[in-house]
Amino acid sequence: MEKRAYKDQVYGALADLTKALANPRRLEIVDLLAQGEFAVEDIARETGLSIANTSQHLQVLKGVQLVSATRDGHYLRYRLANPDVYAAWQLLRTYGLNRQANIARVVHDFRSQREVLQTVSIDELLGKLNDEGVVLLDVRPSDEYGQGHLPGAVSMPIGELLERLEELPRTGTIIAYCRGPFCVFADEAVQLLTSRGYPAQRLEEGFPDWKHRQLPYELA
Amino acid sequence: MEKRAYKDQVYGALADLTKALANPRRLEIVDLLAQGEFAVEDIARETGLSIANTSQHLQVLKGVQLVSATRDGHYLRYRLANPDVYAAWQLLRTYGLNRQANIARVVHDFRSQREVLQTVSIDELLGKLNDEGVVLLDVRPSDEYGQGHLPGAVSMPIGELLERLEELPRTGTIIAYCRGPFCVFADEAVQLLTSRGYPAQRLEEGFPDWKHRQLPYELA
DNA sequence: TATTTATTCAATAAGTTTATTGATTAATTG
DNA sequence: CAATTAATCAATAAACTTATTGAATAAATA
Repeated sequence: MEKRAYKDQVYGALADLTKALANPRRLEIVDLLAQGEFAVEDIARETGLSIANTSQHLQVLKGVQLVSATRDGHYLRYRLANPDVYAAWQLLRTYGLNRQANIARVVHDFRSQREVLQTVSIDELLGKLNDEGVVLLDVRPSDEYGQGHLPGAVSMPIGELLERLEELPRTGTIIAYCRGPFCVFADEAVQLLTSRGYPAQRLEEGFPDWKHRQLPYELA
Repeated sequence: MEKRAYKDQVYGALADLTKALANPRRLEIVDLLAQGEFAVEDIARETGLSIANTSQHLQVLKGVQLVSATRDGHYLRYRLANPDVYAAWQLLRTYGLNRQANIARVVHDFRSQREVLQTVSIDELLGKLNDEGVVLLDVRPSDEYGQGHLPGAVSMPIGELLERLEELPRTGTIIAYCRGPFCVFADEAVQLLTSRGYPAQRLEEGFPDWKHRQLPYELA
């Protein structure tokens, strides 16, 4: 093979792979699939896309083997094809937050508006886990909690939080977490909790970051 | 800001960043800029693009701050904006080689055709560096050698190799390296050397990978 | 200050990507 | 085996991306 044809093939194939990720909806799908397995209609509901459009995006991701699917009754359950896909998304996300001022600002403004002023990183959390009165609150939908959650975390999906407030201690610190830095459930939880006088903070990262660091986690 | 508008902004900005990389020519440019600084016309020559087209691609990369430029006389010298850009390219490249069978096959076939049957990784090279008779041969253009090279490496740009053969020892092993796994200079060097009876192998990775691992390197 | 030179800009046509719509498929389950 | 259901396909229009061309710009040197 000629030198030029060779380079065209290699860089072309890598560009095809990159193109599969180079779309806001598909990045959102990858970020969602980091939580576990989802059927097409679940992904459509979570992202606000139509079923057909969701399917189309999933075909693109499947075409370069970034996701895979297996049938489960009437449903096709999609998932990330391997842990490196998550590592790539995490690198992209971190690069954006650290190096692109506009992204960091959008996130900061959104949280300020909800009076989410402080966040806790996984590193900081590890130092606090054995402290008295630290409560871990998982505010994701309950099936995502079922597919893996932080050790000892209480499941309280954001929609149930208001009516279940009395289950939470009035002293100590509540640390709410959800899917990742761009997930808003934890921000909403912190806003609700602090406005009622519960001391609360959000975890900067999400459950997939905990899992990816090989920290122990609980199932079901 | 509304939840949906927020997600559109965040994932949109990250998709814009990814889109800047999602093109074969721009990936090739990033791979080249990993060697050091280049003027627009150098990049155009190396990639075979027109000057205007090269400039256009560089504007796209500059627009998301993946590259930066400074003036030097009549020339504008472009470079990668920061080491994380190289880390991202390296991750993409490694993912492609490890997970996309088609990419690995194209590289393998190209090398087989040139009878480049064995390669040495940086890890393997580190164990051999103190052995008798190991010669490191840098077959990149001499200005790239000048911008950084492996300790003790001899500079012999691929075009000069044939006429300078007698400078090389007939015994021991010659390890040729260049820009990275997709750079063909080292493959061509190994083909030429082995066909003349010099025992030669190529380094799988390139100089930027050595540098990125914080291993010591020489300048000028 | 005029000339040279490297780079960018602007306009364009061809090709690609996207969301939408409605029809179709494939598999499960009653 | 018929009905149901989840997911995909196919066609389309609108919006983007790309390489090409030739003109314009901005900075450096004579």
